[in-house]
Amino acid sequence: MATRSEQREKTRQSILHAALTLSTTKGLHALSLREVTREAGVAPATFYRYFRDMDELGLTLVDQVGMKLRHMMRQARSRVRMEGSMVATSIETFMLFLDENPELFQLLMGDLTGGPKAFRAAIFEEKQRFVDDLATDLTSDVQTVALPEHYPVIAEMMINLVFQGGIEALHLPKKDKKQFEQKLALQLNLILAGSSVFAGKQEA
Amino acid sequence: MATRSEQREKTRQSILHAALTLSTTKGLHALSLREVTREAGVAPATFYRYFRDMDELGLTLVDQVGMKLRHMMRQARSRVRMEGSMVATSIETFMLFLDENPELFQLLMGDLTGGPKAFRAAIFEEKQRFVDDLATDLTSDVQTVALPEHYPVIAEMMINLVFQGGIEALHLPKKDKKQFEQKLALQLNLILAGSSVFAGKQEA
DNA sequence: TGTACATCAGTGAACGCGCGTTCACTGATGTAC
DNA sequence: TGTACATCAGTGAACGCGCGTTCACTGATGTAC
Repeated sequence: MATRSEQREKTRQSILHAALTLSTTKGLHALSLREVTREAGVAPATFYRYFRDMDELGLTLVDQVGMKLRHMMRQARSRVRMEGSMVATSIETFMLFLDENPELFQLLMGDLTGGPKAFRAAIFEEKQRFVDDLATDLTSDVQTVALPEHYPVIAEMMINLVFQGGIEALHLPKKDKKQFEQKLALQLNLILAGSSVFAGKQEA
Repeated sequence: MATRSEQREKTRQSILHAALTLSTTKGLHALSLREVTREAGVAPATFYRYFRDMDELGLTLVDQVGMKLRHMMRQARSRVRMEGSMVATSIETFMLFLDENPELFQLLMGDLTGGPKAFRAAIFEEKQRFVDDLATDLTSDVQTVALPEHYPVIAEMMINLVFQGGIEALHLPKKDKKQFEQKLALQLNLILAGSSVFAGKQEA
């Protein structure tokens, strides 16, 4: 039995999990080392067996969360090829993720605008990966019509609007969520309509 | 001479100014009371002659900054009626403000996603005022064509994209700003094109 | 104008607190023979 | 399998530090007569 390394991994996860839980209410950058270890049920000194400092913990979490969310979105979009429109399916998936993992999304976005520089940069990169993924998918989507050089811009708009909207949706009562979803869908469809105009489908 | 009240106001302003300066690098929520009073050149205890706590200071600043930025944007848009397009003029004004008062914008946005609840709510309201202003202006703009019920949505999209973009632009080298400005203009024009499609100008 | 008193902006010292970090340690797990 | 030793995850105590907040105070400004 690899009991030693199993235990080690278990402790590491309990620290990460504690930080994730606490970050929901206070934001990643506002957590103290002692707070996290207290929640994790280990001594403060134990922290240093796993991370250099709180920044390293934070960046690890941002990485983890970004990967998980991107994985979900990719799966959702590959389903699109069989089912409905990309906009509807993507939004549906995103809202599902938001419902099930509010703390993950909050963590990802919490320090985007106000956190320490290192966090901001890491989160920005994470966001950029979403943009790149979406741009690729839009390019190969037969329903989407746009000038080739517009795809990255359209993808960026969509991600910005969905993420920004997501933060607001987090604090929304459940009954308003459907309405929010519709607004978001309208926003994305406005963009798609605009892009097709520029592509010359609608005019000149 | 109202020397006493003059001095009082001067001290109050020096505290506000110190907080504004420091918030640029660390974010409003990360400032300590002692840090601010140190920068302002007064004793920590003096702080309590002017504000109940740091939250009150923060909300005061958010208010001040929001008013100033909105004032600028309103003036700029009233100029539109004589000159060029709303998109071009608004973006120009916004970028000018960003260049001249980066710390004001940073303060406004810094706690939008990750700050304490009270800050987030205040900043969100501030943002909503921009959206309302813009929706009104768009409605009366002859160049803008959209379904009546779409104006608020369009305005919200634009503000979200411009603000989100603004944060990224803050950390951009000067040479990339022009390119960023063009991207932003394209984004807003895509939205306007899309809205006119929905209004039935281009199709149906 | 001059004097006696009231106001109040600003202070310095003190408090208890939670913080990040260090260090020598303990004792269970793993390894060599 | 049994024994002697090595490894190392986790700890408890201690440190110095900056923090928010309080309080009785000082002394300049303002007011009444």
